Amino acid sequence: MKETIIALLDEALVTLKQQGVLPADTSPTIKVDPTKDKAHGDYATNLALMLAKPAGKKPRDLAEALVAALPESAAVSKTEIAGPGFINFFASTDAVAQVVAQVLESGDAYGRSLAGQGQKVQVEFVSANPTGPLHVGHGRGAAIGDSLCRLLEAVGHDVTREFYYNDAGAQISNLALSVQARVKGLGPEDAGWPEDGYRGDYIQDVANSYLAGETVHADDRHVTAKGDPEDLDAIREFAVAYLRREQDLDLKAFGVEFDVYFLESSLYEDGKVEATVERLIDQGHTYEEEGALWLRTTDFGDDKDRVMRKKDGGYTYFLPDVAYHLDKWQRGFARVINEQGADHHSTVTRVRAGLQALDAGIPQGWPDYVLHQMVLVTRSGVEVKLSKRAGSYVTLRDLIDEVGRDATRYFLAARRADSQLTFDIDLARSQSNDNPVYYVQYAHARVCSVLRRLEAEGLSFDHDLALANLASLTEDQEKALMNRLARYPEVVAHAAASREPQQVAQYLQDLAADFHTCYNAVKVMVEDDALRNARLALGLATRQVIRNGLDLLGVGAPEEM
RNA sequence: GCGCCCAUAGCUCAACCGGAUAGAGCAACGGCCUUCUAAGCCGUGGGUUGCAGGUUCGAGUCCUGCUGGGCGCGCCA
Repeated sequence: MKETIIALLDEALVTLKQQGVLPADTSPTIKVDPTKDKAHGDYATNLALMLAKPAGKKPRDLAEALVAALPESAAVSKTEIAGPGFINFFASTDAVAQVVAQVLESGDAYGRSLAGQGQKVQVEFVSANPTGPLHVGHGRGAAIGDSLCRLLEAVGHDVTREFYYNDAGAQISNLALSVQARVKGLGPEDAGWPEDGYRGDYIQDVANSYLAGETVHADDRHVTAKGDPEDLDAIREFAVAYLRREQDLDLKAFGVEFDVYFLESSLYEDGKVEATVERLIDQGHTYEEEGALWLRTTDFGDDKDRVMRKKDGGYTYFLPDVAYHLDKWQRGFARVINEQGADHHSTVTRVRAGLQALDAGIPQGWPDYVLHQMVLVTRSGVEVKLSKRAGSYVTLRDLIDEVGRDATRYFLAARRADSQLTFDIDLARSQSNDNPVYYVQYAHARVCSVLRRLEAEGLSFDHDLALANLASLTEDQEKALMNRLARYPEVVAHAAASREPQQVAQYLQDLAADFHTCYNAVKVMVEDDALRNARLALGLATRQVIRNGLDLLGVGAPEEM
């Protein structure tokens, strides 16, 4: 419909140019938007306002000229000029209703496109270190990151989901020491407990499992415990595998799976860290000072230079980060999106600067970042403090168990990434209508319920009869619902382009509202076969779009509540 | 002090490359179940879009400066 109007306006422009009303060199991007107020028709364009200045005419006069030049079309029943010079289009009932046929024909594919042309995109997200269970912040990253991947796939990209973690640094040593202390029967209050050791109960679980000689399988590794309290290397290896398995299980329960697990240690093993250092030195952007090797990142927009190699000879995390991203580039990802917590935003400039210093042909501003702000968790109105090192924090698993997977994913993905999020456990737990995910799911379940009713009455949906009678969907509420359905592909495209899965959630709430309104106003199970089937078709189309949209969020579409 | 992000109804949040009278949900108030699931619908009240300027036909949206909040500013990750 929208495309039809744009095409009509395009023809009108050509005509006006031929008539000399418009300069021949004007080629504006024609913007047609759905209206907010149905008194303004179904679609509106601000074209006359945009062109008023170059044409040297009053907007309303130009609008009249444009309308006069519009070709006839069966899709448009009426046009109006309104306000300062908007042109409003009233779609014909037939044209609006065609979306129902389109949705039913496309099914799961409705809203999807091939616009991405199979371009490879890598999305790195979660990337938690294996030092403990995933917390709510990781959950937000998982929900946003995975939805983003689903969106990118929906618009035709070849997406790789990647999880990067440090399996060898100081934090991991601390983990190993903590587990070893538990293995030896020590607690955080005892003398000999490692300084800054991980105090959480899960450390005891790891220790017990280690002592029992258990075998753990994570997606990317497979380790049997030695059970020897003195073998720190064995403890470390086991603890990492144990916690990776834990995280994998949490993510699986959350509906998130990765294609690639990338180990920081592999960068060292493969000589990629060393090669990166050498390359940076060769490019002349480094210097030594106070026994450390620095990279002059200030040449590339950073506010201070960064240490790459410490005076003790070890590398800072910065260097493997650069080596890792060089590796991504070399793997052929012209587009990479890193989803991470905003508390790490300082790495953005730094990593990009490091990549520029390599002079490897990597574009400035590569890779992209989506940063999510902190998640505050409250229980009984009191903030639950997130502290990984202290070991007391709300885990993702807690939320999935208490709140349910669907509501948790919806809550965490339904808000803009760059606004802070308060996750009220009590509110999210309550199975009340406070929870928007139920509102959307209920709309889906209601359609299913009508179908059950249909069957109970010994009737069935007649597809051909329905499509032949779509023109009988003339109620205002039906028209509003159909207009909403028609917008879905655009919503998907826009959400993917702006990397904001939250737009899909917003759309679904609007769609569900339109449906509920329609449901209350218009009875589906009427005597008239033609009308009943047409309305059933509208319900089925709505159900399809809700299902498609929820799938982009990784949320299920139940058939009954 | 410097950098990044945010500020919209009492609360939680929307607002599609700047568009018409800023929208939903919750909370408040009033209606709607002998009729497809009332986890729903309809209606009422509720706003100087933090403040002050600027850009233009038009600003919640863009620019500048403030105020308030979050995060970051390690030879930690």
